[in-house]
Amino acid sequence: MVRIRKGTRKTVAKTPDIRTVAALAKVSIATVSRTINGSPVVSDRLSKRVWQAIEQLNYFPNTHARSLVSGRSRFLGIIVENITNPFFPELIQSFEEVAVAHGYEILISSSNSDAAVLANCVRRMLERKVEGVAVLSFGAEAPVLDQLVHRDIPIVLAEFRLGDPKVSTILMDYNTGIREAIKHLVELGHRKIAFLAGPYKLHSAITRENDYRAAMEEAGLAIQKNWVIECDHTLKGGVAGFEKLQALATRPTAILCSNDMTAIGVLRAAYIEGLRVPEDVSVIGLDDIDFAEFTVPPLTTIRLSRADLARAAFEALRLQAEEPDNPKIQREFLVSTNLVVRGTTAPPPAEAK
Amino acid sequence: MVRIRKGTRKTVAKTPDIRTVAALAKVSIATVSRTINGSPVVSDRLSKRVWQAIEQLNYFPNTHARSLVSGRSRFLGIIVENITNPFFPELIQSFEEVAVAHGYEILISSSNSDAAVLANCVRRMLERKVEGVAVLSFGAEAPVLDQLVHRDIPIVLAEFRLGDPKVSTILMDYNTGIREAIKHLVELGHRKIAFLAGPYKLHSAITRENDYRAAMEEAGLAIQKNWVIECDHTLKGGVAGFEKLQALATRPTAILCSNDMTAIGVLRAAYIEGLRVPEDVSVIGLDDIDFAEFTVPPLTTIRLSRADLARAAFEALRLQAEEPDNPKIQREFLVSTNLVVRGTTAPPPAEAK
DNA sequence: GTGAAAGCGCTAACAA
DNA sequence: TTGTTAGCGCTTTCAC
Repeated sequence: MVRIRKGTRKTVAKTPDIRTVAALAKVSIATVSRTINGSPVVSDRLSKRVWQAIEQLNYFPNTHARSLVSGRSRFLGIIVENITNPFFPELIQSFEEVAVAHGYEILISSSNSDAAVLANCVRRMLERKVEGVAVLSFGAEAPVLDQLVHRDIPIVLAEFRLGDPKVSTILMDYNTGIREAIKHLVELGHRKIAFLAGPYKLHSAITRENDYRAAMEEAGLAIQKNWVIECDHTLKGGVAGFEKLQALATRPTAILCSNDMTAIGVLRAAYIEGLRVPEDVSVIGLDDIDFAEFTVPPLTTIRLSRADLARAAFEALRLQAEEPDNPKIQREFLVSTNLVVRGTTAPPPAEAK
Repeated sequence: MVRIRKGTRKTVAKTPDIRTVAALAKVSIATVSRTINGSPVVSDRLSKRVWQAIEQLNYFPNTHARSLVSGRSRFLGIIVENITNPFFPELIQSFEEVAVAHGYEILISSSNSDAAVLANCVRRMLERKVEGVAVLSFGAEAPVLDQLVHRDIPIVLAEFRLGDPKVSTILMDYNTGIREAIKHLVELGHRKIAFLAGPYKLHSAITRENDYRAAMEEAGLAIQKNWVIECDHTLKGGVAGFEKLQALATRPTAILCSNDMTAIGVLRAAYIEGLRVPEDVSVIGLDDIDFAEFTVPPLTTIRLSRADLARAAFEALRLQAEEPDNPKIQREFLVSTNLVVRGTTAPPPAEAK
């Protein structure tokens, strides 16, 4: 075994490289490379010897050398809005699962919905030569992404069409879930339904609000002034949003929230105000994060599957990478939503009817 | 500008490399390399020309080539227990922040407290030539880590001394926080205090339980049989643990939980059983995840700072990497805990006194 | 089917 | 101070 001096009093086995394996197996390094990469031309006899040597040395290829010569890093980037929002870890987990199964490593970044931070993420990913980027931050700034488009790196965006035909998009069918939610509330007897929106810099926030407005109109319900409030998809934002609603002359009897974090903030704020959910006010979230089932009371919410979203994102990237010149590959994906009724919705209080 | 044909109807600028820059700046590639790496020997005149060329070409170095020749990948690995537990994203965020500030990229993996999964994570990190690994999964299997130790890769472990003098350890001073918690409950009048433990395969679970037992003894309180139940640090586990406690002949009036997720599960289970928190039963968590402040009622919990933990982990890795031959560098770090009193603790119900 | 050899883009040792 | 050059570990022609 090749050994090198390390310090003065210790010898350490040098990390084996392809030459070490070739020497032990008594073949050329080309044969080792072919064997590892599953080239069909290698004879069984040599292949066996090579694998044996690999095992014996506990060898694995140097991915940097590999990437350098092949031009393929086997890295995929995923940019989320904020890893601290439970929606995203769940999304990342699903994405990682499928990516790793296909031999990719993933680079994770949070954009915090900030263009400068996003630019930095993209830059770092470019440096690491990612083979594709899933921008699941729901509020990407197009200019920065040009860097990627310009370098012909596969991209998939959530909820936003970049215009470039080579960029894939995943659309969320919020409409279905939101209509179900409004219908559910109407059937319970609600007519005063407010909406706590997400930050308007996010495409998702705007889409969700539009779908709420459409669903209200469809149900023949008026939206009072100040019943739609911009929040920020955080717990704190939900608290603040609820307080603004409480300050209104005409209070809503039900609140639809742009995401679960907002809804959980509302639950907390209602508790502090001494209001009971759902007896005094009904609350509905959107996302159905794992936590939603465990709030007090458990949250009625519109489910958006992280696993579906993650799978679509990976598939979009894989298609672009594998068939770069096929103009007919699927470029748009749709992820569905549906209402999950739990404990935060009930008929409005009698005096409000 | 160098251009290559791409497809049939489009020409694309080839990604600029160090040679492109050298040619444009009319210097050698060595000078470009020196300039980028901040070598002090380059003259201002040439340095200026080089930076100008770099800017003009929007060039950045190929990290794979760099890693290959320098042997430094500028990758750090971080292995957490489960990214889906909010404690960990908060930890990752802090770790990433400081790592990126120092020019490192991070590779994130969840071990799910499973030795085989952990082995796979370590393997993937080894392939990417990480320069250090923070194993913050609180339940690492020593045999797998030998792979890292053997290759002289800096390691830092949470809550576990590997025995190898080159492996750093971060210890958590749960003792302080847990004693505060027990003292707080005793002062409120509680004497029957149960403990919902974490999974025993985690070192943290065992340490926390031991500290609970010590604190109880110190307070002169007896621990009844079946008052210590192994859960799994999840919401579901907390629900199950609470139900087991309710089935007991002598029920505790207060429950200390091994982590916040368990405590939140207890809150949910109590709600379902029709018990009020804190009037009927007091609950204390451990971690102080962001959510803890927003439960209903807000959770009294023992705070363990993710930022402190992340900083200690990075610092341990940096010290090992930068001074590999200095036997006197700090190898042990201590992260403190303290009680945060919120709304889930109150005096026990009268009939239980 | 197998091997020799030419790089991939970069850093660092050595020359000048 | 600057340039020339030899690899880093691997994949991939191109001969045989």
